Amino acid sequence: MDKYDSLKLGNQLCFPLYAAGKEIVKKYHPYLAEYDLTYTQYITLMVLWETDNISVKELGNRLLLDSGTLTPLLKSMEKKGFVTRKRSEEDERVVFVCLTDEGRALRDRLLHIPEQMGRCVCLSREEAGQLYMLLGKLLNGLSQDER
Amino acid sequence: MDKYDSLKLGNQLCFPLYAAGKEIVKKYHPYLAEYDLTYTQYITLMVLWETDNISVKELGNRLLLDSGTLTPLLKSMEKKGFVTRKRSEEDERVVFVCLTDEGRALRDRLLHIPEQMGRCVCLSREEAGQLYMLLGKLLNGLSQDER
DNA sequence: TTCAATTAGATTGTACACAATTTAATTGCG
DNA sequence: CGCAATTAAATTGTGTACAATCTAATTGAA
Repeated sequence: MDKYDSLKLGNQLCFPLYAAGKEIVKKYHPYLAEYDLTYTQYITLMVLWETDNISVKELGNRLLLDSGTLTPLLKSMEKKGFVTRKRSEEDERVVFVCLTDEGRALRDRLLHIPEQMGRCVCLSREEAGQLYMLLGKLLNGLSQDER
Repeated sequence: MDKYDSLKLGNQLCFPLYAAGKEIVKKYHPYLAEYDLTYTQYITLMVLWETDNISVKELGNRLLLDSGTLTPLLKSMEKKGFVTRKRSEEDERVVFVCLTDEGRALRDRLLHIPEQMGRCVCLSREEAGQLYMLLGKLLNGLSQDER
């Protein structure tokens, strides 16, 4: 027990969070690369499958990403033919994102991925639930005191 | 309950992991920027404070980062005067990283950061412990079937 | 011993991720 | 109304992050 204990990597909660986030996203790579998708593009599709014709702003709220990340991401997905982008007519500041038929069709083709990823996660159902709950609580707390 | 439930963002364990990792690292930014440090540089210092004169390889093992990330990172930290890099004489393939006096001195100057970050995490001590344990288990499992 | 295989770092190319700034459109207060 | 403040995207610049490849050094089996 010394005065520097708080600066030891092994005593940080942040490091395993950072590392686990990175490592699990990495696990998706081989599965998603087959479909010319990245993880960020994959979760973008998830939002669109549930809510098509969504603004970039709202997409950013759901994914916790800003326009600096989303603008080039969406342009790349547009080039691949998965989405279209169209400026709103009521409010010219807003850009709506829509799925193409090909983007919609991916939903069926990617259905096997959650199952395959689930096998990489060596946690019981209860542990996974616990983890999910704690992460939600943490995320909620982090955004509470947003400046 | 429909066939696409497994592809809903809200049913993913990975998304909150990815998001929480990102968001908590973001919280460090204002504290670390004062010292011209990034989060990755900060955790690199943590390893060096505990184990000075370490190879790039071993540093990568501890931080779960590869040479593609570490090489430019260490060069930048060298330019700022926090570390030095020296090729091993016994094995010319290996590069050792050492703290400079300035890098060592940062340990005292950054001692307030873990405490300030702790206040951003709205979890009880038990919950934080639970989370830490579950993340460790998850990370351990992810690296089990490394190919 | 010798050379094929392995290893450690470095390099290249791609893709985020975000802070900070910019631009253009809209809103709302006086 | 008129214009300052706000808002949504886009842009710019910096810093990871990693797959894939490359280079040079070392190792180990025939």
